[in-house]
Amino acid sequence: MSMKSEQVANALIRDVLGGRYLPGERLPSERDLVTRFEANRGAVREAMAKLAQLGLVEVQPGGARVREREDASLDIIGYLLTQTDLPDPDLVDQILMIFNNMVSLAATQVVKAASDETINEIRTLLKPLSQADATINDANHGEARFRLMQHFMLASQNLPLQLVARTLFNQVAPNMSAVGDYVTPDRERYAVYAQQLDDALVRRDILALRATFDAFIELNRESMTRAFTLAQQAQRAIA
Amino acid sequence: MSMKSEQVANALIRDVLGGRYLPGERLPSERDLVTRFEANRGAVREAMAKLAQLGLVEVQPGGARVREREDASLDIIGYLLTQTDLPDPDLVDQILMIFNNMVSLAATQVVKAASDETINEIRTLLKPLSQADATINDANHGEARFRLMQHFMLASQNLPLQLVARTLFNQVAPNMSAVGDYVTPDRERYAVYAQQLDDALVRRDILALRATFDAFIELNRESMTRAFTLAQQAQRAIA
DNA sequence: CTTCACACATGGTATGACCAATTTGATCAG
DNA sequence: CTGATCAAATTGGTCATACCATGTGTGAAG
Repeated sequence: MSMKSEQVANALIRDVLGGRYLPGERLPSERDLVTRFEANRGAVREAMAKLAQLGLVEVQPGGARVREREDASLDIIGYLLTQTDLPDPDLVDQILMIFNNMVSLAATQVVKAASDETINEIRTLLKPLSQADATINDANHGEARFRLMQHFMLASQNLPLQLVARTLFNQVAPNMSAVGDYVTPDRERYAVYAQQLDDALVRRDILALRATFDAFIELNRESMTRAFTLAQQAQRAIA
Repeated sequence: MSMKSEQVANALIRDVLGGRYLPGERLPSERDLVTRFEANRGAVREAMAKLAQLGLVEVQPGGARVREREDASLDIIGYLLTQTDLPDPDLVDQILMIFNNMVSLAATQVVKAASDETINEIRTLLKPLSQADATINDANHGEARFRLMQHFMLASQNLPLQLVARTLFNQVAPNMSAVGDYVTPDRERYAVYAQQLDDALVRRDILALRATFDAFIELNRESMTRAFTLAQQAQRAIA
């Protein structure tokens, strides 16, 4: 059971994102929304405040207006993903591309500035990924990749980078449960890249590092594309 | 004159970010804050809602607790920059690094997918930057660079990318007025890179594009470092 | 010292009212 | 008929008060 203001906010966000109220248009008055949602005005106001902070509406004495999509905050992505049964594959692809790029950027900074000790910590995390044989199951493989990325982010000592990555992750993660089950990592290719990555770390070779990450990113995209196809098939099987 | 809830929110954000209330600690009750800020509880509640959405506090029946800095939303960056008289140069550097990387990523996607027409539009925007002579003043040069980046972002057709970049920009831009005046672009080097960029666009050469952008980024960083030094000197001259 | 129940504090919600700014629409001058 | 003008209605911003459900902390009982 969530708060009333949350329910109102989510409903309004869904309306705005769904095009029920178009940019430039005026939203119903707070008093009208009170009757529509059977809530008190305080709750409605808190909901409107949330929409305002998401950059979806601009609220002034006289009325609230819907703003352009481009003015919105990054936090609307999570809501965009929940608009449909299954998240939009293209949108997920775009988000993951940015996310992976953030990790790559973090890794670059790590290679540039981190201590040998930090490098060695990361190499330790890299070890379980360098083995092509299925000594660990898919879930553990995913977890190992996650820990690796997380360590890069932390070691980068770059707060904005961490915030961007974490925000993106938090937007996507809760909405990927229907797809995540179908992700099957290609261990052999991951192992190859893991070894390349390890080599790049040892030599502190930025170009090699980025090239490896580019390959990593492409591999992740392929995995995700496969998973989406399977998830969509499963979805259709139900219907 | 801003809203009361905004004033309260800003004061509380400053307190939390300033360490007056540490992570894990409990905030004063809403009723206590009412007396402290001489505001209504509704206003205080809206302020608390803002802090909650910024990820700074977690508010539950029983009390509100300060969360870890890592759990915060990307939107706190703007507040971090206003904590001191002059924005933290390292923080600005980190943000700009991400921002420039976003533009680079957008450009990569443009080269991969955009139509010849779009490419030509961008080349048009690039022209004024390829001339080393001072046919345009510093302000116009900056504006031309801005339009160029913006066009890359739009042409990328990547909403998350646009949102991240825009969010970062909106956080930094309002806080850079004290520094921006001291930015003096190195036209000659910009002209060289602009020509390289044009060449990469024509040939749709991703590697060359990224290499050029890396050089661009480095040049921007140098400009910003110079500007910060000058701004700090000016600051000291006043004091 | 631990456990548990109870009083208290806190956040969530509700109602009603007033003010200032904006919007709206009728009115009036051209 | 068009436009400017001005007053009334609407709307968001704020305030005061009250009640409820839940979490907290304290003190009593074991």
